[in-house]
Amino acid sequence: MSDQNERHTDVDSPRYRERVYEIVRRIPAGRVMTYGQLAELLGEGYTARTVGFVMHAAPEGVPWHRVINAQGACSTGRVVLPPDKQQRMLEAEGVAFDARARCDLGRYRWTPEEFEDGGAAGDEPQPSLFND
DNA sequence: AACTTGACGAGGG
DNA sequence: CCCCTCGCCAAGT
Repeated sequence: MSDQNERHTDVDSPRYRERVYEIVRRIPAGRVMTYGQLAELLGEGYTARTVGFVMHAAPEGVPWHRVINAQGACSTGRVVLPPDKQQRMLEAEGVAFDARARCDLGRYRWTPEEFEDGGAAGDEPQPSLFND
């Protein structure tokens, strides 16, 4: 065959993006995921940087606002979007943000069940969504 | 082809 | 706990 370089790293390929959107689309309201985690789940040449770039081109129907950085904050202040736009949308879904625009990832971080091995996650054993 | 910027992450002070 | 620096990968110029 002519090509031997079938790279999944083709961010230019819709297939590459769709895989990211597919997971993001499954994120329930009131939950968030980090770029790094998405990259970790997808593996194959997916990195936080690339995922972020793909998310930049997220079409409607994809809750891109539920994807934040590992700091639990939104990085949208670097783009044309309003600085607190994403935070506002998450707050509307029940996500509480700190005065520094940061939320508790250990509480809101969500993982697809097909990636949940043996139940429970490896970072927080019992996410108490009750008030403190 | 090389340099710079960018929806990031982890580590160090 | 907060701020700064380095590293990564890809796109744009």
